[in-house]
Parts: sequence; C-alpha cells; structure tokens
Amino acid sequence: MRPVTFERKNEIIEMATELFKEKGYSGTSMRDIAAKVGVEAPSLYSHYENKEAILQNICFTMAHKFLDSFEEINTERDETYVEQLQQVIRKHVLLITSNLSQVAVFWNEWRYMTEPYFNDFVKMQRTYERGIKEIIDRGISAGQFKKVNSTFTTMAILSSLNGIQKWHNYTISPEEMATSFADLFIKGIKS
Amino acid sequence: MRPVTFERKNEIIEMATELFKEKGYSGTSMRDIAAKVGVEAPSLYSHYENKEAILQNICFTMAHKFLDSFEEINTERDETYVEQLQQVIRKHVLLITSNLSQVAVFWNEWRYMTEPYFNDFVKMQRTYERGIKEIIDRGISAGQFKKVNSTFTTMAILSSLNGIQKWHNYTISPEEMATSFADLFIKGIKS
DNA sequence: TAGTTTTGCTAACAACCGTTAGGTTTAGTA
DNA sequence: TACTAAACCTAACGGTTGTTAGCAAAACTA
Repeated sequence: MRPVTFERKNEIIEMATELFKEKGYSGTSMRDIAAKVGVEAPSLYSHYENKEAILQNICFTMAHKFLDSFEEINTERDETYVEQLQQVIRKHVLLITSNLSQVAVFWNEWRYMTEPYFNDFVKMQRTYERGIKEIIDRGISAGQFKKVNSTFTTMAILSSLNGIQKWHNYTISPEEMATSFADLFIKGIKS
Repeated sequence: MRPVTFERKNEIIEMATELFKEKGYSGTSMRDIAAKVGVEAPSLYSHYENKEAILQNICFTMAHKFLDSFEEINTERDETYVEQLQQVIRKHVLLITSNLSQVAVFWNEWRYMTEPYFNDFVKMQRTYERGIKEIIDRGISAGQFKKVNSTFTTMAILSSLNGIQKWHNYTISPEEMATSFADLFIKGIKS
C-alpha cells in the first residue's frame, strides 16, 4: 500500500528535474523519466498532458517562488535602499542554494517552452528584474547609491547570483555566500 | 565557381553555432545544420567526423581565445593588481561582445561533450579561473584588495560576465559595459 | 458490495535521429 | 589531358522520439 503522502505527480517532477539538469530538456526522453520513476512512459500521460507540461511545472513553480520571495521584502517601511538590496540578494541566494536542481532547470531550460508559456515566463522574469532595478533607481535618487546604469547593474547582479548553480560545491555555506554577494555588490555601487 | 576564400568547414561551424544557440545541441539535428548550410546531412561527414566534433570545434576555439586573451596581460610588469584585474575584465567583456553566439554555445552547451573532451575542457576552464584567482590573491597580499574569499569572488565575477550573452541587447556599448563591470567589481573588493 | 475514477499496462504509430555504404560529380594537380 | 582527391549525392540502416489507442487493475465512493 502506498503511503497517503505519496504523490506520483511530485515524484515525476522530482525525477524530471534531476534528468533535465543532467541531460537537458531535449536530451531527456519521456522513457528516461518513466524509468527513473519506475513506471512505463505512457503512464506519465495520466499525470501530465505532455513533456512540456512537466518543464512548465518546474519553471513556473520556481518563478513564483522568486516573485513571492521578493514580495516579502517590505519596501514601504523606512529601511534604507542599501538594506533593501541586501535583503533581495540574501533571499535570492538562499532560494537558489535550497533549490539547486530546480534553479538549474529554471535557468538553463526555460527557453525550450513554447508560446504562450514562453512569453508568460519572460514577463515574470521582467517583473522580477524591474523590482530590483527600482530599488537601485530609488537608492540613486536618495543618494545612497552612485549614479550607475541601473538596468546594467541589475543584470550584472542577477547573472552573478544565478550562476551559483553552475559552480556551487558546498564548501561555502549559503549564509556566507549571501553575505559575500551582498558585500561585493553593495560596496560596488555605494556612494 | 566558388570564391577561393570560401570554406565549407567554416560555414558549417557558423550555421551550427547559430542553431546550437537557438535550439541547443541536443535539439539541433545534423539535418537542421545541413539545411542551413544548403547541403544534405551526410555531406557534413566529409568535413567533420560526427556531430560532437562540430560542438568540440566551437567550444575549444572559444576556450583558446579566452586563454590567449588572458596570456596577453602582462602580469610581470609593475602594474598594480587593480589594473591587472581591470584588464582581465575588459578583455573578457570585449571577447564576449564580439563573439556573442559562440559564447552562448561555449557556455551553455559544452557539457554535452563526452570524454575525454569534456575533461580537457574543464581543465582549460580551471586554468582560466586559476589565473583570475591568482591576481585577486596577489592583490590581497599586496594590500590592494580586501581579504575576500578569492575563489568565491572569481566565480561571482565570471558568472556575471558570462551572463552577458543571455541579456545583451546592444543598447549599451561593449566599451561602456567593460568599464561598468570593472568599476562594479573593483570597487566591490578594493581595500 | 457495486459503480466510478484514477493509474497503470502493452502495443503500436509516424516521424525523426546519427550515421554508413556506395557511387557520382567537381576541383585541383601532373 | 589523365589522374587523384575532395565534396556531395541518394538510399537506407537500426534505433529512438513523443504520443495515442485500447484495455486492465487498483483505489476510492456510494
């Protein structure tokens, strides 16, 4: 008897995540996923409409996590923009280090989604980027940051953070990493 | 009559680079490449042993360009380590912006190479990373940089720079980008 | 217990994959 | 002009791809 908490749908996502990370979306077959789950390939279609639906699930789950995490930052309270940017970086790093495989798929395989999902995903990315850019812009206006190109700086920071999944080797703790990133970038733009 | 300068080998590489960038290595078929070149798929085998040989050519060509570019930096002359790091960043950015498609393949598709090429490639990456790390370490010893985690800082910088190919939209010039990156990171670690 | 829904199976499809065999055309060389 | 080598062709191979059809078992629900 399968335990009550057992859910095949989740198991499929977990196994697919590992395979997409290792072999890429195009390089992973439905039979690969099925074998890792312990089932035959056609059985997957009882849980997901098609292969892309599995990718969509992984990518949009992470996208929502990133946006939700950003929303938790209280930009209304009278914190400095330095503190706000610090929080964004910290939260982003911790989200990545606690979801390494999912982020690898999110970051490297999302482009294989087709329309309209592709465009929806791009919009969510843009929203997140805009949020960071606004903190930097406000920080510049408030004289807390130097007059940097805020769009450029946003992408430079995000690329650096999202790169973690490519080199992370567990010899540096998530906390230390979060602090180091925040230090590096905030000192880099502080006025 | 084909012009003397015409070389099918190069044309195959160029077309394959565009396709690998757009659709990924696994998502691109030999027939896709052949169609874009204007020949039949089996004809490609007169020029390259197999599909992976094309990927190897693209990846190792870029890897050598990066290492050669690094070698051009005179680390023996009495320049400051600040200037050395500035030069590394500047050269790296300019190499990326003038080889956007190749870098996209180099960075996103190299993992699909098999042994022993995979390992050779990793070694070249490590060599490049070590070169940057050494400049940072020497800069710390000389009191020009703060006591940062040099391995971490190297990866943070490289991830940020290599991310360019994902977001570059030509509204910022390569020169401005190089300057902005150098500013951001050097101010971030300067003592 | 009877009925329904969910989950899984086997068999199979049409299309596509990388690659090889074997021959023909084209280009360069003596 | 004869010979050689490079470039390219068609046909085809064995295997894999995502997915569907149709059916059986298992799990919930009344």
